[in-house]
Amino acid sequence: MTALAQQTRPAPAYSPALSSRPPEAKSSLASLGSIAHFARNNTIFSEGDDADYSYKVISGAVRLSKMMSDGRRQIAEFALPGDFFGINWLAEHSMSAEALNEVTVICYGRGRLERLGDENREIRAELFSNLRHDLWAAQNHLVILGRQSALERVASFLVQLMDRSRDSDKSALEVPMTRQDIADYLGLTIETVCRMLTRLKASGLIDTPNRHTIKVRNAAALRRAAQPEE
Amino acid sequence: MTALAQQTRPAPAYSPALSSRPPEAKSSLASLGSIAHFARNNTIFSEGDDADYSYKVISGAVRLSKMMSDGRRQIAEFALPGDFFGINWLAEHSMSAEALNEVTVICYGRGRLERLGDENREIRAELFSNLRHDLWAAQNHLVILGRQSALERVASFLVQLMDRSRDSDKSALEVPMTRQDIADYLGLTIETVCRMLTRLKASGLIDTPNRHTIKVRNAAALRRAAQPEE
DNA sequence: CCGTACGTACGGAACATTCCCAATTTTTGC
DNA sequence: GCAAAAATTGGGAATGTTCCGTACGTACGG
Repeated sequence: MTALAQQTRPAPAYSPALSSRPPEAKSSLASLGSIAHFARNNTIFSEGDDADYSYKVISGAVRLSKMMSDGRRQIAEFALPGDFFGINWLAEHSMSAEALNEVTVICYGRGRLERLGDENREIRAELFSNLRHDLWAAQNHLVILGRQSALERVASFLVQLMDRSRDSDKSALEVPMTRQDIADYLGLTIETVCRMLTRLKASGLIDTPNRHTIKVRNAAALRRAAQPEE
Repeated sequence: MTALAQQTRPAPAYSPALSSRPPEAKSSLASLGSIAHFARNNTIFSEGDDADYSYKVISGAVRLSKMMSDGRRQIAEFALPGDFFGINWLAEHSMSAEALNEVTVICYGRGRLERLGDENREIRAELFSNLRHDLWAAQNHLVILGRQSALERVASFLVQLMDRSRDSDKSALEVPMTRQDIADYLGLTIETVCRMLTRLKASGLIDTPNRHTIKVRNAAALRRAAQPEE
């Protein structure tokens, strides 16, 4: 039993609140959607829901996960500001999306996006590129889950956060997810995640001033811990 | 050290041998490529190679894998007859592709496919759909690697083979890959794979008449072993 | 302001699964 | 038929899990 069942599923807080559209539709996805907000632990969509909307994160963070029938959970990805999610259109969403904290997203109607993709070469390329990126990320994730040790996994996770961070100071990582989320992302238990963080701290590679901040003290050594040279 | 370094890398046996093109180009990928053959353990392309071609398997099977610098290997997918591979175009291939046995493929030049995809809505949809399928498969794979036990993984693998089999008799599975390949696909060691197969055999769920054939005796129970009901 | 409750993080000890390191058997290729 | 490769089996070791208790911080109610 791995995941805590976060059954905080309030009345669907899903209120697209149509934004005013600018006069000229630019050939980028930036200005085509409507804004929505979600509170911490709210569900944006669930596995199996009709995939009527796709999303882009403006602020906050989202976890994308699959649940086994006995409650075991695997998180496939964390969507951070700037990331798209929910675009792998089969008829239904293949994963659940939940807000890790206060989240602001842009929602894009599916039919609309598909139509635009058909007409506009640039948007089409953008959609294709997003899908490709997700596949690329998933394949790297497979190596982590299949062939890395617990310490390597945690180090890899931190390196990923570091490389994705938009903050100018890449050494002070904001970690919006809980330890349980990290464990479910890395295929470990929460205890092991904590122990590996402790070990990295003891080795002087990181510091954990508080639960949602990790300070990287030695980025090079952290990368080495994630990907042994030979 | 998980993977055996299969350094059987002969002179690039890559000889596209242009096939005669039919007079009318049909709006499907079927007839747009050229035929190529590869012998067992030959490399079709390597991680980092320029992604000049994409492929479709006609006969035989191909493993798509990523290698860590210390030799650990993770197989992301096995391409069976009918499957495409090598279409996730970044500038370079993100994985290696090797023939598991005698393989016949159709190769598609990249530039050509891109051009066709731009012009032809149907081909574009086909490409998109393939990419989406790969992502879907990778996400399911994540759950197996992250959250399933060794027994569940092996059972899941067999169920996948069963569901993908084109043979009318889905109970006699052809298993073109070695035990090491299976281990590297499932994130296990070869020994563990053997033991789980032995256990499944002892439980009467399967039979292993020979190395490359597995007979499914109780498909329902096998599915249950792969995905516990509750 | 205090006490309580809850979510979360951390540490230790016992346990289990899976890995590692052989040795043995079976199959394959020449 | 023989050598080489692949698969299987066994036992000890280790990594990671499970179960336990504890500590910390925040939110809530009085």
